[in-house]
Amino acid sequence: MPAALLSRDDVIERLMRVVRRNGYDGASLAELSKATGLGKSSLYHHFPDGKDDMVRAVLQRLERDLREAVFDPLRQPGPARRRVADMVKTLDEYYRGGREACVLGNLVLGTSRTRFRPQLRAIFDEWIDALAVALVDAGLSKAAARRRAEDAVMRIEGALILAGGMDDVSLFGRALKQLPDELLPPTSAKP
Amino acid sequence: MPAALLSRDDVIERLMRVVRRNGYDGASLAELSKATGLGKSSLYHHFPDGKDDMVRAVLQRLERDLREAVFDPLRQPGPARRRVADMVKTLDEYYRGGREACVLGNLVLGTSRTRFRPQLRAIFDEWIDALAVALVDAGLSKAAARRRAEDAVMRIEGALILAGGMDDVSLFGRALKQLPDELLPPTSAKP
DNA sequence: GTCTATAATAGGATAGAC
DNA sequence: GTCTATCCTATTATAGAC
Repeated sequence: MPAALLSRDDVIERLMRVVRRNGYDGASLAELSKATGLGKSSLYHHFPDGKDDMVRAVLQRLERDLREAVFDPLRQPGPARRRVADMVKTLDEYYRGGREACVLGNLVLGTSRTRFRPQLRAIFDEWIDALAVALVDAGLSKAAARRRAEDAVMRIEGALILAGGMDDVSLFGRALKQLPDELLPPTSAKP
Repeated sequence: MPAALLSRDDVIERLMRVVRRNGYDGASLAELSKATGLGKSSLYHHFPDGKDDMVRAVLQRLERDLREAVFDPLRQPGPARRRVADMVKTLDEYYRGGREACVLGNLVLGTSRTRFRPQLRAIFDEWIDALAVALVDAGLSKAAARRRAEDAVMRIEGALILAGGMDDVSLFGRALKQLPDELLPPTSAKP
């Protein structure tokens, strides 16, 4: 993006860190500027509509990242239990064991609740859908798989809230750990 | 609190509405003033430390409300399943079926994450503890009851996030509906 | 206990030089 | 593509009258 500094992708990643930590309302241009090393004017050059543009870019980037790291692997062939376990491991790293908040949760709360709804909905939906694919492969009906996948996303988001509020990351660790057994049917065989 | 306008309790309730909807970072003094009908100066008269004082008062009030409407009933004698069902019903009303956000979740996210931690932790902990009391009465061990009670709070907070993000309150409704069966042991007898 | 007025600062956004 | 400088508005906070 600049002539010599960060790539557009890198800039967006820095923006994401701020949004993730501070939410939409708490992310000031001053901080976004500091985090990217770009002056406010430079930010406006790349994101003419200001913070909204930046957050939209962050969500696009997040969607891409999640697709690659979480959604696509869930839809891949292979043992369903293994695929779910991989998701759990990836999420544990992504959320740093419960120490880091969720971009999505942050944007659902505060005054940004409705502002990015289409993007938020698309990401949540793809997440649920990809997880449901794995659960169908594990032997669940489409309807049951969808329900359990929704439950899983709720649990993860809620675990991040509770772990953050109680300052106890073990809550998040435990929630993640028990996810596979709660999602998958007792015994699963798979192509 | 005023000579002739709202009681302190009423003022705090109005403040709570704003915090609940907008979060800490999104709640401006202008809005808090409008919501209470008090000028900024009057707000500072009652809450000398500004927004932080107001939010602390909101959390005190919330704790009191929850104790009366949720925690105490959970600890009351009576069939455990009934006590859990009562909690579910109360929460469904309190969150307006998933349309309203959670004060606690809002304060865990954004820049207020650590600022009110002691109060947030105390409320979450009392909630979990009260629910665990009911689950012990239903026949679970103390450890299992605690774990399931934590799960319940996570689910509720997560259901609010997902329902908000997807703009689909049925997700919250379903999460609430299946709570009792997921928390209570298969068959329970109770004094 | 509330108000009007005011200050001081931070936040969002733009102009124009380089 | 980035910067400095600037602008305007919102935001937080206070002073002082009633």
